[in-house]
Amino acid sequence: MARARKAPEIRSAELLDCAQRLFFERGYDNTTVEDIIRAAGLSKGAFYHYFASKEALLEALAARLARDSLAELQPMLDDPSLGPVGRLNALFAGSQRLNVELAPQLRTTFAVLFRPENVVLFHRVDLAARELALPLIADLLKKGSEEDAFDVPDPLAFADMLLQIRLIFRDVMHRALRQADQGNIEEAARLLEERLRLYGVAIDRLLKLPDGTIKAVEPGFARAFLQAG
Amino acid sequence: MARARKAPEIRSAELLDCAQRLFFERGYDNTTVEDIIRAAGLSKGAFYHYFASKEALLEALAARLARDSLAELQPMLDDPSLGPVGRLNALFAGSQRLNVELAPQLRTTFAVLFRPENVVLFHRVDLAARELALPLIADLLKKGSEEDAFDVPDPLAFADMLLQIRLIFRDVMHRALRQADQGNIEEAARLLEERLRLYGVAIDRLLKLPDGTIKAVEPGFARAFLQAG
DNA sequence: GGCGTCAGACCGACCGTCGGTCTATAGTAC
DNA sequence: GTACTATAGACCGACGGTCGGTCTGACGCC
Repeated sequence: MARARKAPEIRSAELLDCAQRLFFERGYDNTTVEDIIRAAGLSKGAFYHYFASKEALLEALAARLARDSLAELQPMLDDPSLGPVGRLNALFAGSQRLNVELAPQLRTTFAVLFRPENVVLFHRVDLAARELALPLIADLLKKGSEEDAFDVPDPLAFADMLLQIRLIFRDVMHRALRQADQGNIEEAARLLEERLRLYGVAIDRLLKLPDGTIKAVEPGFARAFLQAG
Repeated sequence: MARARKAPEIRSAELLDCAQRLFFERGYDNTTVEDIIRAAGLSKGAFYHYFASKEALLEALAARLARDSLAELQPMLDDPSLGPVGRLNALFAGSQRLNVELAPQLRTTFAVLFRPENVVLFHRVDLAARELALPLIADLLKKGSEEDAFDVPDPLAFADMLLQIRLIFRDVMHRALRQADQGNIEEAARLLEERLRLYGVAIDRLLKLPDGTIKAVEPGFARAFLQAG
């Protein structure tokens, strides 16, 4: 086989790219190391030159994903023209915009990622995202509490709980996607949007804001996401 | 090898018993089918006669665990002398009592179950518990809302979120157990108990009750749990 | 004799290892 | 500047070991 040397960063990025595509198409367990190196045009030896194990590759991939997606939302957290409540709302608005933009790709990714047999993959990605997001959200809550924009007894613990609650959407989104696949987009959109709205209400209540202050969805988002592309 | 025939229910229960012990000692992935049948004194053939796969065994085990532990808490949910808030508090009190009673065994189980590499095992058990508990909690919230004991816009969705938030204790408990193992019981108990208290506050707020209404911990529980036995 | 129950040899998929090859670059001699 | 050598480290692919799962068939109870 023709040997093609490349810079290490390029190679490992290529391996991560291939792994990401395959993991999100078939899941972690259903992707073999053999599959990944075939896609990347490399050998077993090269693979284990870059990653200590298949698991280590997953960890690196999760970290990269978390870093990249958080970078997209960082601007909303830093926007000086917004107060704490405004930042939270901007965060949700930004994440909806991203979701709609990438809807076709995200839908297939989610459909795999949220399948029960892919817990390991899901959990790794969530863990990495959580580690990065937790201090940022905690800081937001702390600032907001100091400015009396809302009321939280313990910013870190409450940030932890907010991030935890969002995981109900693993199941909710999975159900919505299945329903949409069966042609029942209206029903699926209704379910997803209502649950997002209630998530907003939950946050309102946890922060002692009036119901409806935090808008986790704009009307029409779920429908746009489910049928975009 | 001497053949010993037994009633199917006995046999499958034996397999579940052995699997449970082994899974909770070493984790799911680190327990082989070989290990289980050796412990049960059975053959591969017998194992696959009772369970279609190792995964199916895990599912059955999770269902049995969920059923058993929910049965312990059922009385609190049915107690007619209590109002909705009282039932929630009784639920927490009952689960604390159980935790302290079984503390030594639960500690080692939790230590394994909550390790990151055992997500699959954890997730199965949680899923089974959740499926059984969700309708019961939703019903409790619905009743309580109808009686104006508290205020929830959507009992099912809110029950879902309450059950989701409790999963922060996978991580919190894991950290507390590690700390306690390193001799720092005081610090561990403080962390665990404070987080439980804040969980109670979170529920208060979600149900629009005054902070402190729901008592997810009695003072001293964490310490009792961490050093019992 | 037939069916439920069980034994254990066997299979194949995969992860990870290991000895070794090949190429780019640095250093050195001239 | 050129040629030659030495070193690093990117890369190869056959092989080993583990483990979930299958298959053939036997044993015992109705």
